[in-house]
Amino acid sequence: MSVTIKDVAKKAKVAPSTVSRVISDSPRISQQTKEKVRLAMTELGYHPNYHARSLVNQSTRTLGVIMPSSPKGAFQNPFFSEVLRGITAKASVDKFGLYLSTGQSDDEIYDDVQQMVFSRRIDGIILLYSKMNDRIIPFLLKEKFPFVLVGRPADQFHEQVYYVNNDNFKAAKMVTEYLLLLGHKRIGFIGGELDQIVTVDHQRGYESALEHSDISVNKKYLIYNNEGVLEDSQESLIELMAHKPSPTALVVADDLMALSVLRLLNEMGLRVPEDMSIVSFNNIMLSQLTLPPLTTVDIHIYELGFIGTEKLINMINQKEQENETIIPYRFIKRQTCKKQNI
Amino acid sequence: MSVTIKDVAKKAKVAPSTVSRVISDSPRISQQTKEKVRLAMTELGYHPNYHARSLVNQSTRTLGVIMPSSPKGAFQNPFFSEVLRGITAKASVDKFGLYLSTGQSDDEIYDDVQQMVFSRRIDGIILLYSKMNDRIIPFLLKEKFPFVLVGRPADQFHEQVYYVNNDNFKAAKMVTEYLLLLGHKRIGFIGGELDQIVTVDHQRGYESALEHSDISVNKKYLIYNNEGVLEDSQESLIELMAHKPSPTALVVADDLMALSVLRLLNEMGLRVPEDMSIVSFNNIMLSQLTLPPLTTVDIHIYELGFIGTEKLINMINQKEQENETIIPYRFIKRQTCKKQNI
DNA sequence: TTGTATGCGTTATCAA
DNA sequence: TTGATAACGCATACAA
Repeated sequence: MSVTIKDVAKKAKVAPSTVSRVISDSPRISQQTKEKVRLAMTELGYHPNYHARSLVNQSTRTLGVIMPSSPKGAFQNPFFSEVLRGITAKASVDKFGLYLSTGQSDDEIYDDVQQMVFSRRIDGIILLYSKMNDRIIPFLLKEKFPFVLVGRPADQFHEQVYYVNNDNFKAAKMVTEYLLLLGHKRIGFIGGELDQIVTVDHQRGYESALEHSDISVNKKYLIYNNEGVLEDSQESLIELMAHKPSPTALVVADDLMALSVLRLLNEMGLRVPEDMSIVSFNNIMLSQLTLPPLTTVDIHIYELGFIGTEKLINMINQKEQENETIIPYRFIKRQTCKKQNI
Repeated sequence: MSVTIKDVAKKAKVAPSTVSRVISDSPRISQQTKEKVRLAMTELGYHPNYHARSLVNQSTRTLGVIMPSSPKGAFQNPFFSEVLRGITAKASVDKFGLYLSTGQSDDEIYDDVQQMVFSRRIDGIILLYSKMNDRIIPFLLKEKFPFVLVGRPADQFHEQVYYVNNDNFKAAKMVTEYLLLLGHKRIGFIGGELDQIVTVDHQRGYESALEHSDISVNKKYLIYNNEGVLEDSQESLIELMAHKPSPTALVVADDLMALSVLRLLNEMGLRVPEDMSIVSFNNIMLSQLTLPPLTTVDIHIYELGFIGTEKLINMINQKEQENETIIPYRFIKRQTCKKQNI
């Protein structure tokens, strides 16, 4: 069908192996024949066949990207577009291709992963989420397949998996301390999904800060956002606010959730930051567009993706490296926090 | 290295070709040997090699997805996450894989496309944007490579390319007429990038509505959002508003831009919708979270992706179909428009 | 410096 | 119903 290495060989009057060597620019081929072969290649419009190459090389130069299941709405979060931007950028400079998981449920995603590794379609995997009790990480570990996690693995895998993460514990502790410093005593916590590691870290940071200030953690002030990003959190927030005395400040796991909170508080007739202070996480583009603009923690999502990909490529190339990389965060003070009068 | 069809054959004491037939569940193999072979497969942990298959089948069962260049920020728009969700969903049910472009500039993206088609890595392409004077569509057409466009092709390719789109002309005309009906006479237009087809359609719809009401188009009321989604549009908007008499209503190409507009108007001390009415497009999740929630046009982004993928798969399977599919839009009235007193 | 031959893991054609 | 064998397009060990 399409033009192969043999056609080029014939045209250039050399052996196929010679053509192959010209393609890889082997030094053991004379300049003369190189030019001759290259001429034949362009004249015939030759392009190497990817599958034939991968088959013989046992390497694909493509990376698998595993997204969380999309119906839950997680994918709607700009977080993922932004990591993907970082991944894409690094993959591009190192000439790696990207293969995307398409599974719609946890089971399907697990199947995707199995398919990818068993069919030898990809050289490594970049995992965009980490949940408790997930089967993917144990599987990858068992298969000794190169992969990098964006996020932190559960404790039992701590030593074995390579990952990029923020210090979410410290970040959450810091923002809580900030609210404490502003004079807030009743601080609520709105976390992400309960089975995600990042939620655990956030909560521990939050609790740690309170304990250091000798404020006991009020369970009524803790809520989680279990399904998607919107509906559920609204209900929980109403419950939270109904509990008197209600908090004067909120630590919110995600800018998008913060936006949702902003909207609900507005409906309740509460003003931010006058009646309620809010700190959230991520610093997605949108967080500077809200009214008022969000005080948030920039976790450098793009870097998370970029560095994660770099780590993965290093693994594939058998380069020695630390198994953990912590991306620093940065506190972005905007207009959702205010000193609380005691 | 890994277990192949030959290993299975040996273990089951049959020929490799028999194993192959068992894999494809050929009817000409006895139930007995099928079971024998399948047993051997699971015992050895056999999994077919993707590249070997693709090589001999001349088919890859994977689709290439071409994103716009990301540095421009276009990728940050939830629009793309949402089409991707639709694409992913359809690809998943039909067991197609997804291969992502990684190019960071128009040139790199063009190279990506060339690579993908020449290296025979994918069976078809789904193009997520359409610009004037882009080289990609002519290239794909020349190569007779199956592809589907999300959006509308430039007029000269109208007959030849398969695409899914909204009737953006009609939608823009409709929202403008709506503003007219509310009594607005001075209506501004904030479009997307000038070289995108959708921007042209929006603007033509907007102008058509004005002309039908015998209102002449004021060039000073027209601005475009050329770089990314934020900074640039803010400046242009300031210019627009500085021009007296300033508009009382705005047609904005995109919810994200509308959010940006909302923020700027707020800084200027103008209230929405009391001092300014706004209609935008897309109905991304966020548009119901803004203050006030956006009156917008739901263009059914997810369907755009889903149906686009369906069309592409049909093409690959040589199924007859219309070359154009128009996804209906729906006007979502929320709280950014108000009757204008004359 | 170049050519010959073989293998990568499948599928498919042709015999048996 | 099954087996032997030739492709698919390329890379490389070994010869020359």
